[in-house]
Amino acid sequence: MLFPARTLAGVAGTAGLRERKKAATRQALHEAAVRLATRDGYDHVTVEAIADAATVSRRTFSNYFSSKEEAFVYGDLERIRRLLDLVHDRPPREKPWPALLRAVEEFTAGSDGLDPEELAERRELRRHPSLLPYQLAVYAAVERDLAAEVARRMDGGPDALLRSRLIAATFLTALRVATQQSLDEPAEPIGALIRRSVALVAG
Amino acid sequence: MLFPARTLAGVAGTAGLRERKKAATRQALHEAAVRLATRDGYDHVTVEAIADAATVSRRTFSNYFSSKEEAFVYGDLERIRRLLDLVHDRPPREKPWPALLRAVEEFTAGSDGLDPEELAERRELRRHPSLLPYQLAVYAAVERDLAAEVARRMDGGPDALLRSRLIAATFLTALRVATQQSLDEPAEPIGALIRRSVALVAG
DNA sequence: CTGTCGCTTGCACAGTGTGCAACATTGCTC
DNA sequence: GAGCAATGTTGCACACTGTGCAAGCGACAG
Repeated sequence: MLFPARTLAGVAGTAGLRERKKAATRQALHEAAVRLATRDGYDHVTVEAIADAATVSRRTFSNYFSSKEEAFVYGDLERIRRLLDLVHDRPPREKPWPALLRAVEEFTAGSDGLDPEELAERRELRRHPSLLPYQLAVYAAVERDLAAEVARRMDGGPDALLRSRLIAATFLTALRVATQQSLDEPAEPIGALIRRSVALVAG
Repeated sequence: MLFPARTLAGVAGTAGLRERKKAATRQALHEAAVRLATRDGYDHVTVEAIADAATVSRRTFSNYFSSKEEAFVYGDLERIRRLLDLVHDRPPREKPWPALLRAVEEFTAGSDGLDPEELAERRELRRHPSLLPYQLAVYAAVERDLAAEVARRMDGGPDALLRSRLIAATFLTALRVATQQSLDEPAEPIGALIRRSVALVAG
């Protein structure tokens, strides 16, 4: 599996020392990867170096991520999952687009002034073409879950399945385009850009 | 570059023996890859085997595709590029969505009854998660070009850049979702599904 | 304390992608 | 056509990746 579904244990805040330790290691590996990339340049980072920086063996790295690229985009995956949680927490009878719009507002509310340092890092990484496919895979990984959530908020009707998938996919596409756009125009704060982008595609 | 822009020479039907030979080799490699995958299973296909089947060295394979995965999805890339050509050939003053809808109609008109054999092949390949990121990259590869085409058909206005990108991305997303959907419900002809899907997102 | 379970590690191995230099082919000029 | 420059192909070497396997180690329940 490219991006395994998050386990129940992972969802709960506290969930046994074992699970928390694994989460910490995963996070450490991800951060080490990003750190090394900003220091030495993405192309020069090897799995061995990442594992070393996280004081773990090369073999263990592979137990956590099935490829180097996955380790890099893990942060994005977590971000999107947080957004998904927000959608999930909207009132259950709220219609799809309102729920999505509100969730995005909540999501972007706090993080409007993101750490400029972290932003620079992400910018640097997104430039690298070999990472692009995996960036996209992150969105795809949550698309089915989001579609299910959307379907739950729809009144059946014809093409319900297709429509729910389209809404989910379109929404995520708006997020992605806004994020990419913010690379070209660093002037506008990314939160506003995302809200505007999603509003434009909301049916 | 992940998917290099098609050269001018590649566009023209005839363009020197050199270019045509290269195109033939690329196509041969792609077809060999797919053929071997359907015969031996995707996981058991090695670059060496593909190169052999196309009577070319392993090194030469790498001159044409920067990874094994790219060779597999090359067919999809070509398909989408054909669709892009159709969009490009629409009357220049036609608005974005009408142009896209018409292009899709032309595109799906002929191929409604696709080769069932080829369909089975593609189905098999799409199942493989390690290929998913590269399937997505194919769409991303043409997204910027399509956005430019869309922008050309828009009357400026505020957010013109963002809106053109969103239209292009949304359109391609509709294509992708329809294609994926057709894997789960092989009953409906894929052409109709695509037309319906695009119609649903057309603004 | 002890056995069990799950995680980590090292090792070996097949594959991959790439720089490089030698070699072959193409297509242009005369 | 002959000669030539550009372009394409190949083999080789090399560093890196991902994975199966078996041994080791620590956490934790009984």
